[in-house]
Amino acid sequence: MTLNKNTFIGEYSYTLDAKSRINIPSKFRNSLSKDNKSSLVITRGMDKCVWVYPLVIWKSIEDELRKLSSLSNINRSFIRNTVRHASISKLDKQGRIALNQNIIKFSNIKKNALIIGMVNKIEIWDPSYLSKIDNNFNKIDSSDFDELSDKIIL
Amino acid sequence: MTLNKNTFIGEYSYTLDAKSRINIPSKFRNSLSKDNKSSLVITRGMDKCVWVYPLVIWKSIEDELRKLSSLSNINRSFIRNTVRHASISKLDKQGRIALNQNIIKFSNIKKNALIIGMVNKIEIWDPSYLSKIDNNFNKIDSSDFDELSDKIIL
DNA sequence: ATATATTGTGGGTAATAGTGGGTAATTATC
DNA sequence: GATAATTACCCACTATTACCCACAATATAT
Repeated sequence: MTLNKNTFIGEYSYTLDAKSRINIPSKFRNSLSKDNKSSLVITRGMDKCVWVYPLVIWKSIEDELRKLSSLSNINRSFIRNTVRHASISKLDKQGRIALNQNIIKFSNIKKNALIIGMVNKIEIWDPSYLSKIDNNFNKIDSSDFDELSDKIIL
Repeated sequence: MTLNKNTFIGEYSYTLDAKSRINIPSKFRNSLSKDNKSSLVITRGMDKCVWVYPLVIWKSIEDELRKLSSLSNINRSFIRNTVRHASISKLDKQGRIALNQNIIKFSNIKKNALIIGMVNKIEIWDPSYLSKIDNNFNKIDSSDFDELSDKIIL
């Protein structure tokens, strides 16, 4: 049995080079299905981090958006805010992607970066910022998790 | 799977030159299918911005409009307002389109402009005006968005 | 243990992209 | 029909990106 395709778990530490390139862990690269054409979609996360989707996953999001009529005010705003920070990026021969200045500024990533598998997507974090978030996480009352535990069996 | 043609995502910052020309991002140009003959249709957006369609997409919109009966008052004014400000523009050798004075005045674009991919069309904004809109957007009760995000899993 | 392949990082060079401007062709105005 | 204004079509320069190649460190195989 092999792992599901386009599935990412684990945490890796990499560096952003002078050309704003960052390596994608080889385990993640090997997980990408062929129909992604070794392309990823980079966008802003809900948190102050970068979200990276396999192309095929992103395309299913795109197809949903395509169904929304632009006559509706809310639809327009939703589409705009969902896709405006997204961009398709091809992995180079060494398996890296380039981050643009906008997303670097947004996520506050400097030299070091933490890449985290989030099952169906990948997150890239500034390590020091993430540890701050982690502290808050520990303060959350665990009752919030009880609700989730009904849905997910660990 | 190949990349979807005539699909636009991402945000780009460009300048309107002295001849009212503006560059179309190369990623958008590469996405245009050949049957567009490198022509775009420029028209007024529902918001105070410019909408740009690939020619073939615009034609399918025309076909939809054709189906609307002119017996209805609302249909007539809808058709009129959709079509009256539209014009076809060919990309020049450098990949730019020229905006006419009417649409520039309408969208209030001066020197700088923000080009945003909206999946099936392109928007061009005055940056300062868009950020005003963004602020209002953040004030909107997010319940409308929650409904949408239930349907679309990001 | 040694050889071989893979992985992460750095950097050089050619190609492309974005911007500005000149001149000819076309259209509009008088 | 002559002139002015606008548009279309080139060419040029600079910054950015894409595409290579190199190499050290790690992992895998013999």
